[in-house]
Amino acid sequence: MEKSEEPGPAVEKRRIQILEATCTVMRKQGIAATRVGDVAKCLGISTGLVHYHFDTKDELLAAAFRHAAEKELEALRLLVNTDGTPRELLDIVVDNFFPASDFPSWRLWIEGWAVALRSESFRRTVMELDEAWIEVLADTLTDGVASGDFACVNPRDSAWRLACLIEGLAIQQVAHGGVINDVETRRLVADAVEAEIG
Amino acid sequence: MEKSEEPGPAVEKRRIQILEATCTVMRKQGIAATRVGDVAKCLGISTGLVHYHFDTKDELLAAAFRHAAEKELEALRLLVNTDGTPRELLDIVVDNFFPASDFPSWRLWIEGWAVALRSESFRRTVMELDEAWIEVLADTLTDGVASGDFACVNPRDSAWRLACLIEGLAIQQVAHGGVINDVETRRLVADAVEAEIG
DNA sequence: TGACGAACTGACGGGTCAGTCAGTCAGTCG
DNA sequence: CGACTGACTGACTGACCCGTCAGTTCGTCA
Repeated sequence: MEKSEEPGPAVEKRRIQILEATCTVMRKQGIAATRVGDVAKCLGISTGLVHYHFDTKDELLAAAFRHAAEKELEALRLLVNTDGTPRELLDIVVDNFFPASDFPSWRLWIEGWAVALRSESFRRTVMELDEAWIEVLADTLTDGVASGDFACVNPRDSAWRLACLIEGLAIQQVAHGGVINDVETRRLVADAVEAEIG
Repeated sequence: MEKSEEPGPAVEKRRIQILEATCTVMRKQGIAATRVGDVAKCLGISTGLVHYHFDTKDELLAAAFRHAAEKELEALRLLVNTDGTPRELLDIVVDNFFPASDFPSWRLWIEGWAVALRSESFRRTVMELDEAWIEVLADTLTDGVASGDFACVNPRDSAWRLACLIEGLAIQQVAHGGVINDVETRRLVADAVEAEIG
């Protein structure tokens, strides 16, 4: 017997509750150190109930990670869906993905990339979502080129370079604990942006 | 009683043997999934012996990671310590840290960054070694500027940007499994290098 | 009202694994 | 030779934690 039909709103609500609790625990303890028991305790429910909604721990972690990532992507898209000059929109995107902001939960992402090395479901999620936000950046640049504000030779290339630069800097700053400081990071990114948009 | 004096050459040899076996296992299974028993089996020794040389598993993993990273850094420094035009040296550095090459074991590094979020000893190691190789890149650029081959406004900034770009691309390629392909990556890096050295 | 099933509990089995410890063995020194 | 030490073994333990399952509660529908 497979799960039959649509899940019903109560079940879906509970699922999401569990997913968000899992995110909370993952952020605090790290993905690897997240126990099913911790998630249950966080909600004041039994571990059995967690397993009632999610067959395995791996499935739970992957679903929770995807849930968190999709929410953040949605928030970014909303933010960009406003009026503004290409330059303003670009600044919004870059600012929000800046290491110092913890909008994209960099700590979670760094762990996610590591888990993705061994887990197929994480790999897919990380890949899809990572590319999606690069796409947002690419669209912003492309629009700016179309309107004549930017002078990228190749907006998609520029987007990939900027995105990867920011990711790399995020690692230096988040994982290493601020060797390179916030001001320096900002300058590095700002210079790169100027160089890319000409 | 503390460990007295120098360890003696036999002990040191065994320590290194264990460290390298640990690296082997870490590369194959991942840092998180490395068991003391696996390391012991890899050498055909007892788990007790591993603990005889390393008090805790964490200590073992951190030491093994540092061992591996230091060896790779040493190899890079040797490679750069040859004669050649600044341009040739720069190409050597960039090529060797290229995602497709597995000279810096990117998979290991990606996991290392994640572990560094929670482990102080990993954090220090990752920070030191990561900065050391950026330093190699920075020195190469600085030399090129001094000789008039390169025209970086600020060689250190350029080094950080290039290093972070390469790290970010490595993640996209290694963790995601080659969405962006090797040719594209090479072009992105090459263009960035040209832009930086003017 | 009573039957039924979905949501939920909490105790438990079973497997894994880090670290311990008593004891072996080979080499060395006096 | 005999005492001693340092390297090493392998069995064991104690803790942890995932996933299961028998049983409880409660809302709903006939």
